[in-house]
Amino acid sequence: MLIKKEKTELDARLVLLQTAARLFAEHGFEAVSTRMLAKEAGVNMAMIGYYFGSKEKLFEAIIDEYIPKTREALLNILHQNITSLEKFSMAMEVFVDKMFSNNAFSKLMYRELSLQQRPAHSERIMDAVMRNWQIMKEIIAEGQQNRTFRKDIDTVMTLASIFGTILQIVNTPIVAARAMQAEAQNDVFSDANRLRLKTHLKQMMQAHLLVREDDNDEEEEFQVSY
Amino acid sequence: MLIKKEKTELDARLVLLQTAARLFAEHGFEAVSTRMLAKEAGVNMAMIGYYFGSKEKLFEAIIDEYIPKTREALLNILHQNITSLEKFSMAMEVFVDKMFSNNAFSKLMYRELSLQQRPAHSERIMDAVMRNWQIMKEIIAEGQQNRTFRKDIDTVMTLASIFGTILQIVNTPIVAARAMQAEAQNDVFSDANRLRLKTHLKQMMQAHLLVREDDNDEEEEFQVSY
DNA sequence: AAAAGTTAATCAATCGTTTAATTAATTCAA
DNA sequence: TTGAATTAATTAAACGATTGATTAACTTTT
Repeated sequence: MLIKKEKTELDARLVLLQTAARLFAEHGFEAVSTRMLAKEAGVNMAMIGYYFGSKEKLFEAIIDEYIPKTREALLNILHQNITSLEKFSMAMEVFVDKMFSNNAFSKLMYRELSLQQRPAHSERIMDAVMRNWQIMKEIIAEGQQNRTFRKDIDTVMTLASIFGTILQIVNTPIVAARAMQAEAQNDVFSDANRLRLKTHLKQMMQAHLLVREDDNDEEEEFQVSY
Repeated sequence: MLIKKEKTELDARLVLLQTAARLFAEHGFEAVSTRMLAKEAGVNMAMIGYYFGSKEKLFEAIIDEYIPKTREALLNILHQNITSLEKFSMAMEVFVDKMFSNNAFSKLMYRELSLQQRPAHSERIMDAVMRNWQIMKEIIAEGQQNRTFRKDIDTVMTLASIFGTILQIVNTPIVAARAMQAEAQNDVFSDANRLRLKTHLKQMMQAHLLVREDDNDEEEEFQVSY
């Protein structure tokens, strides 16, 4: 009876949601059959239809449930009384933390965004992604008005670098692991590597963004250096 | 009879290979059925088994056929009599060009590398990727011995930034498009944006890699700046 | 007694692959 | 060079397995 009670408490809906999130992240949406999912979750296959309507709707529910709620954390940073560089660094840390902690889900999200097979999914994910980009844009704009950030940088490409760097680690950890000669692939998501990624991003972005003493103050759009 | 001759010349094997590459890139491996593929290619479904053995083996054939042969171009750069920064910049340009030109295939490759569902595919792709990383590592090491590149940078993370930036554009062009307020998604792969990405990478990496005049010459491993 | 939750069984559809039959191309002795 | 024999290429049809979804009966909860 204890067993029954436990199973009732974390009801079928929730265990389906969690199991599906894990399996979709591991194997991809198409590769996970409703039977495999139900078996793994320990519930009947029909519960997917009962609680979510369909496999696709279940995916949408996962997105809505698991999509990182970073907006508040970022807005909080945005309104603190610190330098633009500090805001920028703290925001990058937030992204690294969120995407490391939910690395399986991040994989899932960006795979979906890359494929763009299911518009209902892509739109949900795009909304979340663009919100993050927008906030970073604002921090950069603020730093440029401060005259602490250079004005001849490409904002969009700079953001592509930040998120691209994190995603390179999160989406294909095996590549980073091989490059670091790490023995196990899980080691990539260790605290040490999390710090390592943060440190790199801050160091690189500081060099990239900050106005140098020897810079002239002209407002050039692009400055090719080769 | 002319029609027949044409069809014979570009034989079933080749048209299958090309069509599969396109469809896999567009919709993902699992989403493309052998029937859909055969219909699109204009050949009989059984030809997949006849020429390749299976759908999976067809994918392997695509990888072997389309995987960018960048090694010679990179080794050529490596042995030129130019500065390390110039080598690094030229190498980055090679990667941008290859991945932009074959952007659909790049998507396909990294999706496979992210999923890691089919080991035979992952290994083939990993080999190609690690060769590129290795060459970049060597250029960085050379620049560090030159005392033109900083020694307190994280080489692996730096490479993650370079490839991550390019992949962020290539794999999810819709994000970059939205951020740039580009109307069509295909515009992301325009020549203008290719140049824009190259310029950004060179500018950012120059700031990140080059030894500054005001730097002391100590050989610290990490220098946290926050 | 009514509603909510759960089950096993079954639905039609589609999957990747294989078969056996047919056509086209090639080979080779006459 | 011709024509039969051999091989290669291609076809339509069917294979068993699996897919996502749904049914109707059953159990539990309210």
